[in-house]
Amino acid sequence: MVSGSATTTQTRPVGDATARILAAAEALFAKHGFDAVSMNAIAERANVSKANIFHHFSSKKALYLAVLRVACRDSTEHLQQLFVETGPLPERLTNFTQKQLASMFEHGEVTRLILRELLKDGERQGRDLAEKVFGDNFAQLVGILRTGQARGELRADMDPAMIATLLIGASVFFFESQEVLRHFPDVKFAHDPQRYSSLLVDILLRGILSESGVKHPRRADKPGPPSSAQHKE
Amino acid sequence: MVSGSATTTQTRPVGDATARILAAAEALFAKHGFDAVSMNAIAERANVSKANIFHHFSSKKALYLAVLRVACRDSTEHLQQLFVETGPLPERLTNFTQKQLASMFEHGEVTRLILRELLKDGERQGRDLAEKVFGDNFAQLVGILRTGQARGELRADMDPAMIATLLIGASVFFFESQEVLRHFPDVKFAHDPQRYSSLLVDILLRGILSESGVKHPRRADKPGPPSSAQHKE
DNA sequence: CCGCTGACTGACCGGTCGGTCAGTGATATC
DNA sequence: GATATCACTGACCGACCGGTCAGTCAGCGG
Repeated sequence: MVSGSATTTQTRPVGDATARILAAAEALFAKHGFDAVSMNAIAERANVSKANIFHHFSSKKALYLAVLRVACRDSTEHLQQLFVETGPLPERLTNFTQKQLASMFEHGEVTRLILRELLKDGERQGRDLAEKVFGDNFAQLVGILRTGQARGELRADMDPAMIATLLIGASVFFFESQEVLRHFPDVKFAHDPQRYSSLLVDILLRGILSESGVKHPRRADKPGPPSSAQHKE
Repeated sequence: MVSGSATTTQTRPVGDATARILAAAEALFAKHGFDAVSMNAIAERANVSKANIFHHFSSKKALYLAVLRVACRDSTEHLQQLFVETGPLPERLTNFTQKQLASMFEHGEVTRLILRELLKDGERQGRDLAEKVFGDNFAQLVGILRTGQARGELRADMDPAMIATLLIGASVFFFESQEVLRHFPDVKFAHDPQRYSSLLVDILLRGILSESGVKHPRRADKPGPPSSAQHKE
């Protein structure tokens, strides 16, 4: 009936409904949360009958977990693309932060979905999924920082996990409080994630760079985009 | 907190029910979110009839807003206590961060309630309440940092709003991801907010302290508790 | 004593929830 | 053609939702 448009399906439009259900559920769950979304709403948005959802998913919670699983897989894939870079460590960190922020905003629904899981208290099932997402790129980021330490680019007396937490945490906080920051008169970077990540990395670098590795004895007086933090082109 | 005992009430335990309803609603809303909490559950926990709740509050949403209002007022009061300090700026920042973290964990339910509002997309009513809470101590923190800049303690080419965002954001992120961080093998500060804030401020200080104000040309090689970040005494 | 007020309750309302089920039509296998 | 399997649906279920309502009860001014 609807959709069923050419593209791939040559023999059967099967499985298509499942994808539509997942997409609809993802959007609604991300926007309103688990309890505020009814199966009727999902069915309507996916253009299937409510019963059909139960044909593909055993329960509402099962559907939610499936959505979460897909979201986490996608998110992990997106995040793993942030690490392909090589080069000097400051540039890599700037690049990572900018890409991470961009990825979070680009897939805002998924991000919101996962962040929502963090706020839950009891529930085990969703949290360890989110945990895996964070853990993967957290460990990878820590590895990069450790390498930087081993190569003498970063202070040896510094906890890489702390820097990683700060980098990821700053990005996460910016994502979830951007709308609020936008209304603070003092904040001039609320509408500009690129600028935010530049400022962030610049602050961190001046702190985490070892004295021998410091390449910025003096810079411009403006807090504008640092020389090492500008976009590649 | 129940307050129904002695103190003021001499003739009647009236008004007590309203407080019990608010307390029950706050706990349940904070733990499970708006939609997952039924009026029956609140009534049961508050030891009143469900109809009685509607006698005091016109609707479920009105009750939620009342809870949020109280939570924001309390939270603002708590946060304003973080700024009574004087003394050298590094110490003040360390103190602020530690107290902020302690306050967030001490009033975890309220914190969770407010953070949940940040995740909402459309809804205007709750967000500006949360905005006010953040805005108040954000502006105050920016003021402190500006003072530090004026006195030459901090770099002049640095955005105070950025540092404030980083300080608050790092605390918020630690609060909401503590349970997750706890499972990361690289993280050794997950169970120790004090240590976290020490590490945080130490990193920020080495970055945001102006060269003239730098009092730490060399320190211990261990990442242990930094001298400038230990408890005031 | 009365009448009034306000906190409070049990029973109940229409509606929606998550979930079930018998059945339909298309497809593939024999 | 008979059969089995499949995705899929409309009608339906009991439970529970937010919210209402008539009415009870204690306190209080007269």
